[in-house]
Amino acid sequence: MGRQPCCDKVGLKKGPWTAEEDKKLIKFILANGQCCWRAVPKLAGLLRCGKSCRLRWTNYLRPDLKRGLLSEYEEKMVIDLHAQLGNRWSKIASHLPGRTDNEIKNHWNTHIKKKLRKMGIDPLTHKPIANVNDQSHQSQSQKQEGEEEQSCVANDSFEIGQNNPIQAKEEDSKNMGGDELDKMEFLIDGFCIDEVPLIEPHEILVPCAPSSSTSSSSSSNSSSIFLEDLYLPDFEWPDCDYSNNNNNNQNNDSMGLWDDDFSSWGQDSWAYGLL
DNA sequence: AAAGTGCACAACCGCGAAAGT
DNA sequence: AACTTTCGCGGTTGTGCACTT
Repeated sequence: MGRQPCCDKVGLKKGPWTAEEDKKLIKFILANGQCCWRAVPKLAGLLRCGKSCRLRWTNYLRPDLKRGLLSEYEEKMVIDLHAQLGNRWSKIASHLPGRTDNEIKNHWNTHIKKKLRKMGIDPLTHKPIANVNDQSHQSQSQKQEGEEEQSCVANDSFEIGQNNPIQAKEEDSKNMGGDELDKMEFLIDGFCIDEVPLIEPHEILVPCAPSSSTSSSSSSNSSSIFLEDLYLPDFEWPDCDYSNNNNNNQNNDSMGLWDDDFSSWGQDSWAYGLL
């Protein structure tokens, strides 16, 4: 039966989180771990719904998050994984330690999609868009400016002869034989599937206390600063299931980022200065 | 310098799955 | 087995910032 919308209650706050709220949430999770999200806001003294708390934590406050742009390698990996998994962002994210599904989804929608289109590749099917036969349809769908991102892609995938893009993806990933992959490798020049070996999360090392920024310039620096400053050895994460991303093993380092009293927090990434 | 436009990202919404009773 | 509750996911929207005119 219906689930009641969690934020229906009058008086629950929506919109951007304040420093104070972040602080409360962090404090609470530090003390209690991630338990019942529904109870979190109440116990933490927040006027938010549990869902909102969970989202804020997983997408922004988690200590093991990398911030900043995806590196080229990560981007390739996303493309590769997307070809195999479709829009299963959480699955994709589980292969990229420190990245959230939301972040990857956003990056996909804003950067990668365009990139692939430019290369003549349908970002949904990872197959070439430029079939002569589709062109009329393509231009037709492109007329619908706002819907271009969705409808164009969807149409294209239909044109290619698959009944349903979603199912098609499933099928693709199941049935993708050598031929199919070969084609894709050929087409996705520079984003060749085999070029990016699938690695298990535990095989990936997250730089926890980098001496210098390893990823691309700009804002990613803040993540380095963030991690560096937060590195604290031997912190034991309170009894909680933090394994959303199956990172249990290598998370040891990330967990070490924490400190009971946040005394080392307050760098750029923690925009508000939580001290 | 101001207005307009586009982009990037954080946050919300609704749905389905899983777990609990 | 049926129903309820909670969680997690994917799609979408809103907002602030950067860039362009």
